[in-house]
Amino acid sequence: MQISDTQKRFIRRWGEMGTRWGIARSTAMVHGYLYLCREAVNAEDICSALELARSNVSTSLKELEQFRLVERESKAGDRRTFYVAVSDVWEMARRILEERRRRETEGAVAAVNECLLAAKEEGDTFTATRMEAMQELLSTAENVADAARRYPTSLFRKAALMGGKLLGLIAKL
Amino acid sequence: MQISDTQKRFIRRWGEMGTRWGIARSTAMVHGYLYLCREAVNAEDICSALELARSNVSTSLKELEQFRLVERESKAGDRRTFYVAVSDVWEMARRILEERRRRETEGAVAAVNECLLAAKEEGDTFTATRMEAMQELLSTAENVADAARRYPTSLFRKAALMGGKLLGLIAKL
DNA sequence: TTCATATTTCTGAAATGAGAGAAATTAATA
DNA sequence: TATTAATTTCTCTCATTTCAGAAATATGAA
Repeated sequence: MQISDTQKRFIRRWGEMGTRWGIARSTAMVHGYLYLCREAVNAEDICSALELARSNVSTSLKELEQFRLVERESKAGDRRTFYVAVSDVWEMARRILEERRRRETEGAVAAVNECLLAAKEEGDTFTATRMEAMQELLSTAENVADAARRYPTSLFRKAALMGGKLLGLIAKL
Repeated sequence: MQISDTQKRFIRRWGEMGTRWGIARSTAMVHGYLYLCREAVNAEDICSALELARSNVSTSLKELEQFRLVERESKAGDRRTFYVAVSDVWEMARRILEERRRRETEGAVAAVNECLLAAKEEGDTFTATRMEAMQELLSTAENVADAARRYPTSLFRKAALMGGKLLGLIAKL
């Protein structure tokens, strides 16, 4: 797909943002491009539109699939793979947050627990207490994420748009 | 302050986690150390405990102050600065999320808006619609963050511990 | 103001990460 | 099965980031 200068600018901005989110610039750019495409496109198309190496695009697509931000599609009589981005921004945000949470807390509870047990063993109550608090935080984060996975995206949109009002409600519970 | 092997292990783990959160390992380690300290400690103390260069500790403390995770303290008859970490883990999480959100969406709304206006100008409706959705998402994120800043930490702990139940409640609204 | 000490900024080296191109692998068609 | 196109993995280079040590700056006491 041909892209206009405006689209190019958007994609570049999106790429910059990605780097701040711990996503490689080219990966975010590939995502930005797919987000602006009307229909599924193939890898070669992405390469020429963004002037990136084919290998780089391949790696980026794999990464985006891990985030579940793009899906593969196949066309009859064409052996190439086509890709589309999740077009609903709320679903997009949700999946990004979910994958980031996973990457960022992966194994953390276990690691802290290991230290916590050692601290208790040694009778170091102060350290144990601090570690316990940290563990409670981490495991709660995991629980919230687990629970969130069971609800539809529309709920997040609703919750986010309520914004502050929601917190006001909780305060009254 | 002298630290035990268990504390060392915890600090190292915490440092590793930091890198996944986009925080330099030594910065996260300094924070981990302060979190385990009973009282305020000075920079030199941090250096010897963690075997880091003085300059590195200085930079790390500055970074942690930006996150509002550590506070300065001064002791009578001592010209050195002493540092303490926020000890409440919920307040800690809150401040980390707030600063990350700030860094990660800083200027994003404006950047997308700029592209959006151009797309409208060019009469590219499809692109404009997609950009508009993206902008709605980003500005909602900012609004939620703004609203969150006005509520006490205890509320977040409450909300997080309610976890899934809370989402169930929203579904019924 | 001068001296001593605490702290920050600058600079360069080492480690890490991103991305291009080549090589290898996979898959479809004849 | 052989051939060719599509995709992925490997490797090397270049850019970025982290961090130590040096130099500069700031701060408090005499």
